[in-house]
Amino acid sequence: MDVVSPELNSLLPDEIMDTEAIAMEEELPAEHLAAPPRSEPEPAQVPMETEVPEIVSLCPATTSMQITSSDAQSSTSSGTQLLLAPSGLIAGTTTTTASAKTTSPAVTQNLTKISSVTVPANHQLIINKVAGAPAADGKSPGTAVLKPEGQKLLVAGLSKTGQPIMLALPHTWNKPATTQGTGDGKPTQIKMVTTVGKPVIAVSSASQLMGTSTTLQAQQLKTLQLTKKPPVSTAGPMITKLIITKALNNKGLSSPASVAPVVTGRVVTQSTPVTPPRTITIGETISTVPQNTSGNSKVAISPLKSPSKLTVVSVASQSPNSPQKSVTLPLNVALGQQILTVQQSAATSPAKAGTSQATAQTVKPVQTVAGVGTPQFKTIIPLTTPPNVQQIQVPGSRFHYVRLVTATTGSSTPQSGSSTNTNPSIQPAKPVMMNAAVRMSVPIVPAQTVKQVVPKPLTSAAQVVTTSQTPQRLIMPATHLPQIQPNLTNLPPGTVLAPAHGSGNMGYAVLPAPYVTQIPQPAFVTLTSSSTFSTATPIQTQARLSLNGLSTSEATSRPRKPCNCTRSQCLKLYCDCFANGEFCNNCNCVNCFNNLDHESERLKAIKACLDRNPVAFKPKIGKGKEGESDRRHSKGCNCKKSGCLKNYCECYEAKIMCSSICKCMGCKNFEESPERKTLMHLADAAEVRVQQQTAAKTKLSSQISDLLTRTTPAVTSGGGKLPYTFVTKEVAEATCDCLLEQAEQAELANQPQAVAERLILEEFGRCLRRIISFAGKAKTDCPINC
DNA sequence: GAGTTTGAAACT
DNA sequence: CAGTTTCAAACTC
Repeated sequence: MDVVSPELNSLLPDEIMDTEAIAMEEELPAEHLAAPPRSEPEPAQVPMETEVPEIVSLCPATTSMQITSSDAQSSTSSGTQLLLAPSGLIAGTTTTTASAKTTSPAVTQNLTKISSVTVPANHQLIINKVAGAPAADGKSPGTAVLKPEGQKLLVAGLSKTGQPIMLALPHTWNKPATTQGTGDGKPTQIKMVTTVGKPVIAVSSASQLMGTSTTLQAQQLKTLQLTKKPPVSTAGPMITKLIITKALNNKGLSSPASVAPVVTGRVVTQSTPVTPPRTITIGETISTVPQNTSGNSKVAISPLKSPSKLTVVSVASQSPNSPQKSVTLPLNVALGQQILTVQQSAATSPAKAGTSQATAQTVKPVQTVAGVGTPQFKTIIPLTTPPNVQQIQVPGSRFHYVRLVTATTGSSTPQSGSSTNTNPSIQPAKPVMMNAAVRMSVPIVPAQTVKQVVPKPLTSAAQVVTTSQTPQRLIMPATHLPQIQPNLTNLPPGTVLAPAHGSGNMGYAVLPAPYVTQIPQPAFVTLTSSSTFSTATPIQTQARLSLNGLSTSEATSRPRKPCNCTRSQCLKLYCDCFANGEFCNNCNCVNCFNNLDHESERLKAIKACLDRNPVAFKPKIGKGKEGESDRRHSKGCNCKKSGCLKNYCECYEAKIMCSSICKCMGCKNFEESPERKTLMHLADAAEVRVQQQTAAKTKLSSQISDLLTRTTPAVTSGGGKLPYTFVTKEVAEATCDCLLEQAEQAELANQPQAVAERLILEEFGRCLRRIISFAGKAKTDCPINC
């Protein structure tokens, strides 16, 4: 495993580098440094295809944030998984960072917990760190529930060059991960794997890690497979930022005021995949951000391969008397949605509330600003009032789900004590039936949209973050989710489980992320929190995710074709909108039920589809077997008459070859097929023609315009010029380009010479007309001069 | 734009 | 699982 070089270490801020993790790691016994006896042994050499991310020591808390490399075999979908520290790690932590540099195991529990990791656009990795260190003896309420080992924090991502990065807690690296309450020995993991253009972030909820009742608890997050591994050697300049934001902590807070809300670290560039835990991933280009806080965690950051930005903020500090110790919201970014991880800090006592409040004052609101060319950003908002969000980790699925559950006890939610709401407009969180009151939404901002997050201080009041545009993700109220829960593993991409609106009781809505993103409301985040979030550094996140091999930016920029459904109510897979997990919008459908107004029907339809086909909403085009094409139809086509050379064929439509799994007849969609080659050639030629023609016309127009500009004095002085005076050398050349292009087109089309000549003459005529038109326009537009 | 063709989805 | 029907997109005229 590669160890970060001294020079790289020197580049890192002390707050980052001087982390307990480092100290722990350095002082770990030799056996710790040795290859850990893990259930998933890390290969010494990581094949290119495996894309095993390098591991970076992040935080050697006794809660055992452990980094594990992604299992290449298990990776089936490209994307980014973000493994975040379980809330349990966060629970009981305080804002104090004084625990840094402790080396004893007991002290390791004082390590600052990283509540969230953000990998925004420009390859920023932002990590919200849970502030505070629990009691060294580990008996603090928050930490008591956690076993020293068994929890892993894995943050893996691919740099722009595809280099993976991971954040790990090395001292537990060797320890078999065990989750408290589960006892199954399965390591609780939080993984973030950034794939080429398909980042997916999964956050395992604290409750899950803590061994809550959910069946999905202790499920190990699956590593996502990367579709492609970009050549490392071609790594281009990249800016990666590591921002560590300290989360609020209401427990054991010794000096909350001293804690700076945001810790910025530097990014190190990783050069090689690494398996050992102590490896630090280093980014190609290092960018530093002002650092306010001393961090206890050492974080190695690797830029995403694509300029994607993912911001994930999760912090959970929950009251010990709360059934759910911590909550982390896994958010799906599969379709370019922004990811929002809600951080909870439970203030269960007035003193704690005061602590949270004090911390909130120190924390700057997070303001997200997307500049030009920044496709997307993510907003991270820590919550103070725990909405009891549970992550639902779906094995084998690259989509992750969030379940919001009703607060079980009102004792843990008396936020009123800490509700020093400075903003009257913000409604205090309702402790009772809070889930109905607590709304969380993840704003998803499309590219080129500038978003701003209202930097209102978050106390216990709901925080609303407004962005200018959709897409956005909202956690919607719903009803009757439980009936769908058995199929959670196959929910449509980005499905979000949300409390039912108007129900008062907890219900769930299954909202595919695309649906959510289409909600035509101003993107906002409504969160209850006793803390503000840092805006010290603008968080720009770009989730350039891919769908079926297409980047999110492509998918989002390209307008979806409106459906024309008439009978299916857009609740069958016949409907592309529905099949793609989107609401119908500007469609031509009749009697459409694929909207929020027919939520129950839609939920039933989703369930029905999943019953019929558990993978109904999964992309059909995925990565093939080893050695096969990167993209292949997962099911294969069944064409009979089209020869698989028409868009009827799903393979052809996806611009992929038919494979052995296809059941087509008379298939001509294979590599050597002359028909296919002909079609491809024609298509390419047509595309080139269009481009050339457009370029030629643009050039002609530009030159004519330029000529007009330059000849205006002459026109003025001459009292007007005839059109031929505009035929300068430049115009003539541009005209010739047009004529040559026309000739090439005729030749490509195998047109007879006579036809070709005619086409050329016609083009010439058009050119002349344009010249004349410009000339006349020049006269009319310049009456004074002319 | 209307009608036809096509193949996936849905149904039996 | 196979055959049939339904459906909406793709295609043709």
